[in-house]
Amino acid sequence: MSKTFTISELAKEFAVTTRTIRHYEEIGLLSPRRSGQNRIYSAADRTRLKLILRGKRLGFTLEESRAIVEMYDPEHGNVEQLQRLLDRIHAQRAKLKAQLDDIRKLMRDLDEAEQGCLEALDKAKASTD
Amino acid sequence: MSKTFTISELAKEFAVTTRTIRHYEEIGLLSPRRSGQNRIYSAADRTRLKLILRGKRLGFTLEESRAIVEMYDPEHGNVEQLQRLLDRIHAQRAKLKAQLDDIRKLMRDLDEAEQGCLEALDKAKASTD
DNA sequence: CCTCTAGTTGACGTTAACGTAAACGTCAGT
DNA sequence: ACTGACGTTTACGTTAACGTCAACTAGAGG
Repeated sequence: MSKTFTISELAKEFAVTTRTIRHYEEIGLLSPRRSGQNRIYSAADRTRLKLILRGKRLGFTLEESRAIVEMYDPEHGNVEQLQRLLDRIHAQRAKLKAQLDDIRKLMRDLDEAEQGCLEALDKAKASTD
Repeated sequence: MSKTFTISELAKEFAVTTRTIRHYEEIGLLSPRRSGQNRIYSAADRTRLKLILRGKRLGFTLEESRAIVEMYDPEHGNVEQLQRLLDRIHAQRAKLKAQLDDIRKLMRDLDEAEQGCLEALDKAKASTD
């Protein structure tokens, strides 16, 4: 029997509200087992939550995150399903590559902005000498 | 006199609706000049729009994107403003680094998922031989 | 003159992703 | 027995980012 978590433990660990976690359950992104009324989260549940939140940080909608977490426990049934899964993986990778590109550009822009900023600061200081 | 654009030209180029572009104007992210009633977008306006949309692809809210476009034409006034701008640049860079990390992890996860997927496909095909 | 084809300004509608409040159960500690 | 701390469900509220009309204008072409 591996470790389990309460809702507030997970909420605290990932810095979200319990409402958020329940919301993910409402839309079927999580389905923890119960102990009476109370929710009990397994390590797998915790991982799913972590994946969802990582998706959020990357700007994914919850539906996009759903597609991603489903890649982890695929219904590895028939060949066609597997093929579609592969397609989604490739599409996802392409999207990430585009995102990497955007980040690199933005990084360069930030470098330039910082340069201009530092120069302006230099001049400002020089004028007060 | 450099090149200018109509709203539908920009909409087409960036694959957004004209409504979207007008919305950005409503909240003060763009302020094209007018020719009578009609909006005329300069190259600078076009760049701002491009930055906003890049921000969107990275999951930024429009307010976060506003902060970014403002880094391009800073009110390079006093030293304190410049200092705060530098801080924002650093904060932004940190956020991007975290995002890079998330992307790398997700990339690795995709690799694994693809592996498992390919293996499952192999087995499926072997059983039909 | 008539009709397209952009363009314009309101203004209300919609969706996602929760926030927030009410009203209640349960169990440990004093 | 009472008080917190934590949990629950139900349900309405909110915000961002547009979508979607409707009603209008202005210029170009036949």
